[in-house]
Amino acid sequence: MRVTTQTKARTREKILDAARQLFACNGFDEATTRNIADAAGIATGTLFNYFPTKEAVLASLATEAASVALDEFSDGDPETESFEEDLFAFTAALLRKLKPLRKHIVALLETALSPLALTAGEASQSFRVAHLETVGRLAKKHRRGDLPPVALQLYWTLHIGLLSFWSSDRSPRQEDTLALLDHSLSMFVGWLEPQGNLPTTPKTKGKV
Amino acid sequence: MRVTTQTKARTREKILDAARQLFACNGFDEATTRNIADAAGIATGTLFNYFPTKEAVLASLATEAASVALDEFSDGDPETESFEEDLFAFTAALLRKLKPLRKHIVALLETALSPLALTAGEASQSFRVAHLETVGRLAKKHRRGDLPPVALQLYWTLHIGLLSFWSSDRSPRQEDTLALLDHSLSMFVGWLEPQGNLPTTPKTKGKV
DNA sequence: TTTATTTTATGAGCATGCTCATTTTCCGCT
DNA sequence: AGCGGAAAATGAGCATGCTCATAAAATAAA
Repeated sequence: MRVTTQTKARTREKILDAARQLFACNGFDEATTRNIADAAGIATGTLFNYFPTKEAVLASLATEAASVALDEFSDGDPETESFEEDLFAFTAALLRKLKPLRKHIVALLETALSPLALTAGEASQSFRVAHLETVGRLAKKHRRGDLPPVALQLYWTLHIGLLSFWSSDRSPRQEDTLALLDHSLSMFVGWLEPQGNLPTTPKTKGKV
Repeated sequence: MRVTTQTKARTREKILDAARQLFACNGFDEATTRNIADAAGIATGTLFNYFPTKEAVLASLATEAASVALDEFSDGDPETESFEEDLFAFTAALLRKLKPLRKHIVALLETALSPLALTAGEASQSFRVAHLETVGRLAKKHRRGDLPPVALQLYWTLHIGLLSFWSSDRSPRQEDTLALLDHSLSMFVGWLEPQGNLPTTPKTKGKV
């Protein structure tokens, strides 16, 4: 039974390896499930014993990379930067790890990354949950208390928008994406700030 | 030749009518292109002489509804509400018109509504462009000058996030969506405000 | 009216994601 | 070793979005 478990894990890895290579080389749509199965040395049907869908394979690759980024980031210096800077560093680290999948990330937007993700599988769920947990942790670290659900919702929307933009960013070193990230975060954090100070929306601000 | 043109327009309408009905009744994924073609009284291949893809049919329905909302809104009272309230009213009007397609909107997220929309077709392009044009017009009306591209980018991201949330909102009258819209807009407009007043980000604000 | 040309409709067929009945492999037990 | 049952692998086959060579229809030219 232990042998079986090990074998299963190895097969899973073989699939992921094959997929990684074919996605990188041919693109997500072009890499067929038959191709992947062939490259992994298994039958087409077997692939679907390991992953419910082709997208789930990609989602697993993404989640894997994301969790690496997350682990690395958790080991960072504790009390040094501002909330905004921490979020920036966290996101930048994530993008670095996701880079090989950059062009294919859009394929995950609809099903896996959708705000509510009703139809999302395990992999995508963990992707979002783990990410938002870290954001929540950073918020606490910087004395923001618990972020309300709507804040997480807005954060996630901005995050998805960033990934989507990044996915087809043609600027030299995707510097446009970093600029967008900067603006996203300043907007988000700037919106969080007044929440504690002002009772409602600052509509009475006037223009002077 | 005029007869031909009219006939083509009528066929197009027949397809859209059939699709509208089948999408509403069966859902987007469940309504096959063969079903739609049958219901429209044409062959399967003919459908693809009118629309490049099944998603494009949905995109046309959405664009149609959106442009109705847009036209209606353009006839509204000119100098009455704040920028934020105008945006709220505009979006609310859009949602009202899109309501029959609510549950299927997510199918457009990846291809049609993606921030850069490289692979998007004509219909989706116009969807985004027309919407952002109106936002720009409202900005001018409220003396915000020309919104920079990054502002439009952020607005669009928030808009997409809203639509995505709305698409699977189960609250009574989708009131959660309206709450989210409220927060989205206050965040966005609040971010626009200081742009003109403060040179950089208001990091020195302190918590007192 | 008859012929030629362009435009439109057609549906068989392809590619591919995914399913499922069947076969094969694996492991504990006698 | 040999058996029995469970777990896994298999690949033919299905559903469906979409293509494309061919047929039909419409329009122009004669």
